[in-house]
Amino acid sequence: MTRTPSVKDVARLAGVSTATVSRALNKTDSVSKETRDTVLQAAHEVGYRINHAARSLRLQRAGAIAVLIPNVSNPFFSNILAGIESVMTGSDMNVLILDSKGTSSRTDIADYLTSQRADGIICLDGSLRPDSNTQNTMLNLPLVFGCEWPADKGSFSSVRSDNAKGAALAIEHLVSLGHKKIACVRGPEENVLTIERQQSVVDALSSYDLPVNPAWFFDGDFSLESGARAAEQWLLLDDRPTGIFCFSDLMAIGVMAELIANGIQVPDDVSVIGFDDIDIARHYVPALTTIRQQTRELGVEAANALFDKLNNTDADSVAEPAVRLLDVELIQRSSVKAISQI
Amino acid sequence: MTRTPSVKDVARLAGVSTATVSRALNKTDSVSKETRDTVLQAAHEVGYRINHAARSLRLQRAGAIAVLIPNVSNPFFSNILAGIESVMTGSDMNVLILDSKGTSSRTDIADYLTSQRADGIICLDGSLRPDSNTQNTMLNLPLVFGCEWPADKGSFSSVRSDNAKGAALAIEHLVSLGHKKIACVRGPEENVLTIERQQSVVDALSSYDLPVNPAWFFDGDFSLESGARAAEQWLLLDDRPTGIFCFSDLMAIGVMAELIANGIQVPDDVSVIGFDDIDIARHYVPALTTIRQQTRELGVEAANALFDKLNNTDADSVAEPAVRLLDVELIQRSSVKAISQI
DNA sequence: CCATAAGATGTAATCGATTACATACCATAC
DNA sequence: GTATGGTATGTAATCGATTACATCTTATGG
Repeated sequence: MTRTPSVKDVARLAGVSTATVSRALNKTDSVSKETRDTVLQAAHEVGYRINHAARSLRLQRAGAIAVLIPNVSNPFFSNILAGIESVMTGSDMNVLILDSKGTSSRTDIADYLTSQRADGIICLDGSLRPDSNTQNTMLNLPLVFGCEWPADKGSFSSVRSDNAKGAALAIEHLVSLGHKKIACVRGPEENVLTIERQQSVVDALSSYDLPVNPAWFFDGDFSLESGARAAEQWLLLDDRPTGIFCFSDLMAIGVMAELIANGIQVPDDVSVIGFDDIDIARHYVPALTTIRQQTRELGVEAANALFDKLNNTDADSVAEPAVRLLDVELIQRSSVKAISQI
Repeated sequence: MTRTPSVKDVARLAGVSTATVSRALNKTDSVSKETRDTVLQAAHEVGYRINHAARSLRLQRAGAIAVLIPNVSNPFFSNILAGIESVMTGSDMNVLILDSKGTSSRTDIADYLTSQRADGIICLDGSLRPDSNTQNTMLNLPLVFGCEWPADKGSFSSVRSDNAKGAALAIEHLVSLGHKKIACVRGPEENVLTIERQQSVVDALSSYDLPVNPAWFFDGDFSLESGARAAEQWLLLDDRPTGIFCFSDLMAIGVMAELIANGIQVPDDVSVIGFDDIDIARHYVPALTTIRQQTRELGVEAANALFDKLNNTDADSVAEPAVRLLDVELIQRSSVKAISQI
């Protein structure tokens, strides 16, 4: 089996120099139409494929972006990923998926990224901030946060849903239907989505002069299982909230499943509202009322934002980190019901 | 901002040649312990990071594997992906995700892969076979199929679930509970999983002398929506099967949702059984009886198989394509019920 | 004390594509 | 006819890591 043909082979066949081959293939410089055709023909004949290692080395760019993702197997993130992919397909950029929660430590990730393997980063994990070791690393590469973002430090470009609005919509919906005792199933305590949504919940409840009862805030981790555990806690309460707002659809489904298994009717006995609008939400019984996020668009917008950064050279590398807020909307289905006016 | 330090910088600081630096860092060749320590120290001081483009160029290997995946946002595939990732993390191999159903044609994918960007391929899309244009391409690179595989041509290494056993288990389960009229919701007609499972269903039904009624085989595409559409067709039947075996959990859930919405009780009026055992299966109401696949292991095994191929040099490149079958098991929950003996 | 081997390290070529600079050619203007 | 400029193309350096080969040092046996 022969070696993969290189520009040299093409040059030989076309009877030109390698410089001309490169120019003809890259369409940038001046090459006569005749020569270009000859070169293209020759390239086709020998089955030329560019060697990206050589190109990257010479051009000092990796030709790839890295996506730091907390969990590939979570459909929520993989939808964002699909959005990113769709933007990158057709460009000559690779997409490298890195599991930010994997065994490798943050330092490993930093090492990895500085090895000229990526020209930019999309980070879907807000808990990964450019601190101590990783600071320069992350900052040396164009960086866009998607979905989550580092809450406590610095400012970075990010693309995110309007979480505050989403939480407010959920509470308003419950309140408008007469609910006065409202519980929450949150995400992890330090998670930025948890923080933002919870704040919005508290604000909304207060604005309606409704109680903010700490016992009605259940901890979760966005997963089905944690929803089920939250439901168990709800079952133990003497004074049970009539509405439960879950910070993810999966938790909402976990809640409903556990409640139904314990003979509680949704929405007759308790109303449940979710966040995300994943596919299954409308196919659950009862169909889940929820706050829709534009998941795929999160990926698309993040990828576009990173592209912009990559194409704009130096002047603005110090410039404004832009935050792009994507709208959310209330999707009314069957898991929420008005409180009967007794 | 200065350039990323290279071996030269390390060599200068350590007072040795670049050759020695390379040897010290790669631990392969003989370097005195003293020198090695000096080099490592120097590398640390200047913040040396290897340049992978240069290394790939010199070593003639990309340092990456490509995963061809039909749909990143499908949790089934992303679980496999997570398995692959877990194997690759810690190795110095990148994982490139390519959407085989994206806008790019097969030829584009072939072009992509021949550009020295990947040293091997894991293909999760059985419909992508090494034909005409892509044949040499795919064959020139070590290739392992995961989950799906090309049904009609040649033979390749693959890792897959025991689909025949799974389908047989499902039918046996329904039959053992007295079901005699059994329907199927299939995947796409040409899909290899559809073909294998359907064959097994037909065999099982025949072995029990049960009818194989073409009108009871509904077409689907493994999605929630297609399950709902299949349920609509079931509703139109005069002679309704009492058991429905769906080739994916998502379709099973789509079926149940649509049936329940039309006042049909599951499992009282009809039993439903799925395939995959995705997370939500046990949290649906009723909890879904299903055939469990070891999704994550599919990824792990495929990655290991590819690794083996990459590490074994030439002799066996012509050698035996191995098929690894992963076991499946019946998970009994609440969506299946015995036929009452009237 | 010398020959030889083993071990440590340096020199320089190499991988393939790109591009600054040099060169060659041709046309136009004087 | 010659100077000038533009266009097309070639030559060779470059990116950074690796490694065959050369060189040098040291130790050991005779």
